[in-house]
Amino acid sequence: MRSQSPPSALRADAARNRERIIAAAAAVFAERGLDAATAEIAHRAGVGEATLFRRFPTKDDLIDAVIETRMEEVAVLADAAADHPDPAVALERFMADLVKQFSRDKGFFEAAGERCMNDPRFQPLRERALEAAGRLLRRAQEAGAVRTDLSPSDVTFLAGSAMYAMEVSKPGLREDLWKRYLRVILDGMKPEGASKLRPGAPKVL
Amino acid sequence: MRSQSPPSALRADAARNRERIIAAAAAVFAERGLDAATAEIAHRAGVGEATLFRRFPTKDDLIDAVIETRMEEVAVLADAAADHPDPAVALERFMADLVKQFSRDKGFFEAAGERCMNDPRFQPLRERALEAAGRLLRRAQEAGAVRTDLSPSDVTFLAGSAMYAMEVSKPGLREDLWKRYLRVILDGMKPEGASKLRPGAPKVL
DNA sequence: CATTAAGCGGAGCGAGCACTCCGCTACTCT
DNA sequence: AGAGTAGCGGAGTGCTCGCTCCGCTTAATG
Repeated sequence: MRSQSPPSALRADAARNRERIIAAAAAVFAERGLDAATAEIAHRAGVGEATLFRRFPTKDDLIDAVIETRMEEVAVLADAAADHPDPAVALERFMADLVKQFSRDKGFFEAAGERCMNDPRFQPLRERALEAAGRLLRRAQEAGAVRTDLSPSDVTFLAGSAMYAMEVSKPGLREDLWKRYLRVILDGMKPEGASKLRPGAPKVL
Repeated sequence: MRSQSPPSALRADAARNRERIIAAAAAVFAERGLDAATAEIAHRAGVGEATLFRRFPTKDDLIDAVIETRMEEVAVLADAAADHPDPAVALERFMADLVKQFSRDKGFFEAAGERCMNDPRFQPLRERALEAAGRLLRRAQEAGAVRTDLSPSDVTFLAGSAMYAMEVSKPGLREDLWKRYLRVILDGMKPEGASKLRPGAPKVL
């Protein structure tokens, strides 16, 4: 899967630890944000701090590695959603999956701007994600389900917008609030009128 | 304006410095986020660090003071927008002003969740802002310009959503990107169909 | 103008963090 | 199985940042 035998092959335990570190980092960054201490990540991964820094010389490198895996998921979600025969539903499912998957990830939210959007290191990932999203969008537009003045970037931005309410409201309270706002946004993406909204508005600002 | 003579009257220079500190903090938090060093704020305010901490015993207290002034602005914007005779335009103007005013404020964005939404200290401010937004919303709904299944909280959440793209994209690049997404969101808030979108999509993810 | 205390600034302190050093462990290869 | 090295953990290091201490300055008052 991920192995490259001849050049720089990691020892088996080292490779295992590397994956554990990434998984732990993803979890910790998601719930605590990017300021989370490397010590906590190492502890949660069950390794020493030195091991973490041997594999990722800098905290930044670790963050990059986590972001990379998360950005790959975007393209995967898009491709998965493309299976649906109805173009409108496919695009909707993609955006819903995106929001569901990332709306509780504080770290990804914090990294979105400076890193995901601008760092040239992620250019290929960006392109792959945008292409996949673009295919969904074009199909929906050709079916007349989505206004034609939207671009692939708009799809990801709008999905990000729908996440806003989740990032900002207390965890555990109204865990599906994003559905409400994604609904409004999807309505705004239609060429014509708006659709029904589920009742039950939140009580916070 | 702000003075309370008998109890705890600050000396004139101290009061002046207090305002300077808040202004500097607002600026620094806005561009650097809440992690900005207190030393930079003190320096930009032209005072020593001790002065800053004499007035605000904790960095948290300083943040609270800044947030408070920012939250008051929300209600002010809502009341100002209410002057417009057309209910739909009034609500639109409020949301546009809100996004314009806060979309480049990193600090407010970071504070939005934990502090603005949940801290009981801000309950009165929240209520005042929500009431003002609610008046605009109800008027627009009674005029048939906005779907009736939206609440005052939705208005602020949706305005926040429109800010997302700005917080996430590089400053200086497409400074009016928020207009694009606010347009989509406003269309989604209408009872019926969608309206025209200005051409020119961004090129980032 | 003299008195007085509120106010001031910057050096210093302690906590917490990213990152390193080094003696020990255990996987790999033959 | 034994040699040899990649890998390991946790104590240590230096730096940053929030916050304080204390001798000097200056606004307020009669």
